Amino acid sequence: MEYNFREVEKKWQHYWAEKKTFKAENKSDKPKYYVLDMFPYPSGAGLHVGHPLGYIASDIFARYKRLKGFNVLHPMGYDSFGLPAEQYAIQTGQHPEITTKTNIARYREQLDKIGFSFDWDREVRTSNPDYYKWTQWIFIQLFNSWYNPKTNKAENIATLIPTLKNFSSLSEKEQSDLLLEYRLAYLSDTIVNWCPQLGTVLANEEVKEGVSERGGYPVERKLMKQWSLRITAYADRLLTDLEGIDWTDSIKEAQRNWIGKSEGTSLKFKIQESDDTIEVFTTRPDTIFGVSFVTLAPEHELVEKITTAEQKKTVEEYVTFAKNRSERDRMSDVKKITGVFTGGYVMHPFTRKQIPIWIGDYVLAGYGTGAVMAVPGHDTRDYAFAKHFGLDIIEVVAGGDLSKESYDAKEGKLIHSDFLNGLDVKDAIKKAIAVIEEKGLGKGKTNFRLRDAIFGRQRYWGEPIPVYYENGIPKVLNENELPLLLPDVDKYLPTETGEPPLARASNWKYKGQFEYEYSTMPGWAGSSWYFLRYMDAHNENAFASKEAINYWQNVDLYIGGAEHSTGHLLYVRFWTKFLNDLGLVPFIEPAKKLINQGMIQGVSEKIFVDEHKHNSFMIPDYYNLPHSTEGYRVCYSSSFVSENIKKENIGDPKYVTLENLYEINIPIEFTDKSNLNIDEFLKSSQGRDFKEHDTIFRTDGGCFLNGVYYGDETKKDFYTKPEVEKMSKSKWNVVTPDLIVEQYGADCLRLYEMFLGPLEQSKPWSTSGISGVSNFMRKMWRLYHKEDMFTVSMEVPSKEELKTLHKTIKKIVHDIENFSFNTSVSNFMICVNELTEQKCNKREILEPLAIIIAPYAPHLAEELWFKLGHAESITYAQFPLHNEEYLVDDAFAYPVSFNGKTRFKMELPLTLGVKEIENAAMDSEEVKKFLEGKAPKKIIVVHNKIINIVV
RNA sequence: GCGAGUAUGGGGGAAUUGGUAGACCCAGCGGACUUAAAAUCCGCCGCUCAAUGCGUAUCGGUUCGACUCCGAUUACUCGCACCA
Repeated sequence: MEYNFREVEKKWQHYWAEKKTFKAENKSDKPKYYVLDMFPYPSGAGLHVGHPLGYIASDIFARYKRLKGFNVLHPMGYDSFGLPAEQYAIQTGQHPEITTKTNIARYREQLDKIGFSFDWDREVRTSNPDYYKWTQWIFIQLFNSWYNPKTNKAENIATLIPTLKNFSSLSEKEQSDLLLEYRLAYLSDTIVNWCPQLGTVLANEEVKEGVSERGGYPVERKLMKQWSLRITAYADRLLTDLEGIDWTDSIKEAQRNWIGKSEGTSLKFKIQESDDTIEVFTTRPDTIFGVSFVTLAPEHELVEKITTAEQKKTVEEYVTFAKNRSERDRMSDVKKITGVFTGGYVMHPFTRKQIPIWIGDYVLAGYGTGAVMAVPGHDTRDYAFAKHFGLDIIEVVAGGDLSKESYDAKEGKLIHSDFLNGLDVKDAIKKAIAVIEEKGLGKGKTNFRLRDAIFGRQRYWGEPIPVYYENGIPKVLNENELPLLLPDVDKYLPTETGEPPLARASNWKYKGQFEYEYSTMPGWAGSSWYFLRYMDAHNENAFASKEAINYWQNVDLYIGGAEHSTGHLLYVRFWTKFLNDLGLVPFIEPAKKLINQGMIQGVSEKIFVDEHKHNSFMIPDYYNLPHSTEGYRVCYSSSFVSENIKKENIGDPKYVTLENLYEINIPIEFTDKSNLNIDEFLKSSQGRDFKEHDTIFRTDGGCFLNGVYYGDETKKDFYTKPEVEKMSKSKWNVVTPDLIVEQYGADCLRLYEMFLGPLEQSKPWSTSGISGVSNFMRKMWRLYHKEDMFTVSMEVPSKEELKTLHKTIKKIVHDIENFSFNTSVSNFMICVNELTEQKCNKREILEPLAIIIAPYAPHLAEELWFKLGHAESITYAQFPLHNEEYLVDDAFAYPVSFNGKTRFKMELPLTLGVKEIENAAMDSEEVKKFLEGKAPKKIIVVHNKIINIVV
């Protein structure tokens, strides 16, 4: 009886669902283990084979931990608020909730087919009111908190008020405005990334290269009143706590860069003929005597004030120009230097010389103070600006050649610098800070690149922010009024006056009279705390009970894609620290260990198309085709264009240069090993575009026209060109897990995805190798069967059989614990090959084998377990321990090498000592032969490893 | 520009962390069984001028011994990018 995966897999999936095999208990004597996958966004495209890669790895680990006696929490849910469903709603008018539900149902169906051991009773969806109620609740806690720099943690805003002078004498509005400057969730005028096409603001990490991450639309800078979260208060802790967690270096490094800590000093420059000062931030206070101008960001608040009458027009024009430039434009011509002189001057704090004030958009308004002291001699950007506008360049650190470029290195002795002369840069920095502080000109300061997170989105499909406005004062709802439900609207678009879609909701007012906040929360709000909700998913009185949180603690193993390194992973760490400050969770980090699975790319198949119909006139003559007055569109087999045209082929109508062509992707199902099935392709919706009557398909030996082939029958194949790209619907290169499960089964998919290579590495998907895994599974099945009958013997296993089993157990444990899943699949193959060779069908071997493979191929393992006579699922069996005794050899085949090059092997008993081995080697005929009578210089013997003879 | 990562046969990849390079799988080649095919089984499979030759992106170093450690270089991938 061959292994029938269809029947077996269906049977056990039903069994698991019915018996709730993977239900995790919140109370248990067992040690706990929390395995979490990153939240999927249920997109309309469904899962492709790349998505389950991480889920399979985490599932193997979860199942392994159960077999090792742990109480395992392994949940799954959906990050179901977000832009794509809303964009779809705008196009179709369908409520995003419906789209979302449909998509989730499809995801669930796909996930269920793969045999994951999720505890589905704990499923969460961020767009469900009983979930987002608690997202709103956390927002309220953020609003009610401030960051106390003395205790270095968040506290209730009530502890702040006594420290504020004259607070009680302020008006209610003034009090509110003042407190907003401290609250961790606050409303302020901020320069935001505004995306007109999406009609919303975006957070910094949602903008890539000046365009929106989703959709790729241009982004502008705009001043807007916005809700933000004060993540910057946690910058230092987010940085230092990275040291305590087992995350990959690349993620940690990305977070460090994103936080961007830099230590320096603030320094005030007095503006001439004014009481105002310009404050700058610098990391190089040692170069203070090299300052030859000061540059302000175009948005700087003092710009208007210091601009002289003569310069007013120029400055205004420049500021307008700078503001209207999109981020993309600004970034794409970084090399283009722009700026204007304001006409104003500041006074140098030490030399008292007058220093011109310029405006330049190389200075960022959001970083530091939005103003820099320009030291062109020792800063590349200042140097470029000074060169461009003919400003002074002063050398204050010896060692460079300032006629060519600035000297930025922090090495060398100070010159032309008064009290700093002769000092090394490092000492000069210390001394400069000391003097600056002493004179009250500024003080040592740490700056972070990290900005506060913009929290409002002018969109519909997100959590409503639980705020209403009373006389222009923002107030949060009472906790017992949550959730604030997302109201229905007639259209998912902004109002005519440009207000967000929520402003369309009719009669949507707090207590019937006060306006609610119309923006909603960003996509990352719900995902910033979801790992906590899984612990106690149905709790109506708290986001999770104290007991549940204390039992499960933080995530032990978190698996997900690297694309979340600076977004989600930073926010979830921030919220965890905040909740920890409030005493709501007993840990400071959400996940102890994090693994990023690599991306699985798709292999696209491309054809080359020539739309210039006049180019095709020569071809009909060449192959005696019917003529067309208009000419033909021509599609070329890849062999014509993959190489450069050889000299002898120039002028031959068979050959074309790439310049005249464009490439299109062909749905991969119409190709077989890059060989296009033209008939099938033309029948498809995409191919119908290539109407037969005006398209020629050029093969190596001729061409197809109207389904008729002209030319050399032996060279009829039309080849497409394979290319590795991101797997995506639009590239027609998607392979779904459903297809693989249908053809080979879920266990085979699981094993094969792991077998592809190291989990963390990116690799292109290729279905071709899957037959090897499929064969392996059948071979394993046959171990337990004789002439189609399930047969295992009670005989005592041989020494070899025990060695094979125990060697495998040892390796599998090592591999799983090091997340080296690809090598464990190889080891299973080796094990089954050896047992087959040994004709082993002994229960004492085959029973443990079923257990150790259960995490990888759970359906197969369950079925074998059942046939072995067990009534209960294999899930909670006991993972076997390996016994070293069975692994001990009594002899070892020593490789004998000369000068490090292995020549032959010599089998010697392991009981021999180093000296005895050396003697045995020297006595051997073969060694003598290689030595050719010469005496060896040295012999190195490493016990159980190698013999190396130096000649 | 800065940072991180990767580089091993025709392909995916392995190598117990300095000790037999290429495990395992795919593809390929040859054979057995079969009327035939599928399935299954057996053998070969880094390169070459065939030897005590060469070979882990390239060049150099340390070592009895280097895919592994050190220095430099190249290519590709991914982040970040005027952060003062």
